Amino acid sequence: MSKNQIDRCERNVIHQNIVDAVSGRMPDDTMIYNLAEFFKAFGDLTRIRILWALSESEMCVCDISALLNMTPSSISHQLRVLKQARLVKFRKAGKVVYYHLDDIHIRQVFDQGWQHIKERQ
Amino acid sequence: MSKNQIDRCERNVIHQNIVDAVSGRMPDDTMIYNLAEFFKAFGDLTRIRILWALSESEMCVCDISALLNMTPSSISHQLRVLKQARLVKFRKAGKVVYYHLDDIHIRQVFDQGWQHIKERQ
DNA sequence: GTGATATATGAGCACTTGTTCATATATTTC
DNA sequence: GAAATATATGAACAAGTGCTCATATATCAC
Repeated sequence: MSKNQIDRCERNVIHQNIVDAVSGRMPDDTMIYNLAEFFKAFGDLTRIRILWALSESEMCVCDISALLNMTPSSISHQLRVLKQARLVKFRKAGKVVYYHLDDIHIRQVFDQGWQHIKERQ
Repeated sequence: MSKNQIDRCERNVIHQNIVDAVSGRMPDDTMIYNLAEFFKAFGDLTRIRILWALSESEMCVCDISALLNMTPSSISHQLRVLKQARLVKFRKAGKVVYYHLDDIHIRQVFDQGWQHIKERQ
């Protein structure tokens, strides 16, 4: 027919019981939002490289910049994202700022993804 | 001075030994790329909701559409992304297509992130 | 076959994101 | 104090992303 766009499926094809059951257990928006933000922080080439590097060793912005062959500015921008997502922490020593992974969970999530990728080669 | 933009830090502040050591163990670009793509698939509100729903029960596009109160079209688009990232699989039954999580890793990554979020409330 | 319906897909558009460049801040050295 | 240097940050811009709408495909019922 295509006269008007169909926004919902008709009643008879929806498994109402399933929808209701799942709906009842749906976490609140804040939780979902935080979880998406958390994973989003992992979802970038540069940030994955940074996280991988930090999983090997604590490093300063300079080190990372040299390692990835990118400007300190872009690294700093990305470290800001990682800081906000609480994936990394830092300590200052004079002019130099050293970054390291925030906690064990980060490494676990990282390793889990890693393993998943490796298995499907 | 600020005459010209500084692209690299000076030699003396780089911890050359660390950079070299980490650089030697750096995974190849394809691996890094795949890992970033993998996490990217988790990094969206709608997709997290879909993944959460599928972690509770196998569901068809209609069900998900009704559950999230979004058009079947947008759900279908997102399921495509999740399919490509191999986070979900599907089975067809007549007109209806049922989606479910691809494998155990997905659930583990998901749960790990989830636990991380919950702990920092 | 036709009509209805579940899902998929391409184009378009608003919004987001990552990098670059210029500049600012902080710390050390003189 | 001034100069040098490590890092941070804001603006600008190109590239990417998610939704909407229109339309296509597939399956079922007749």
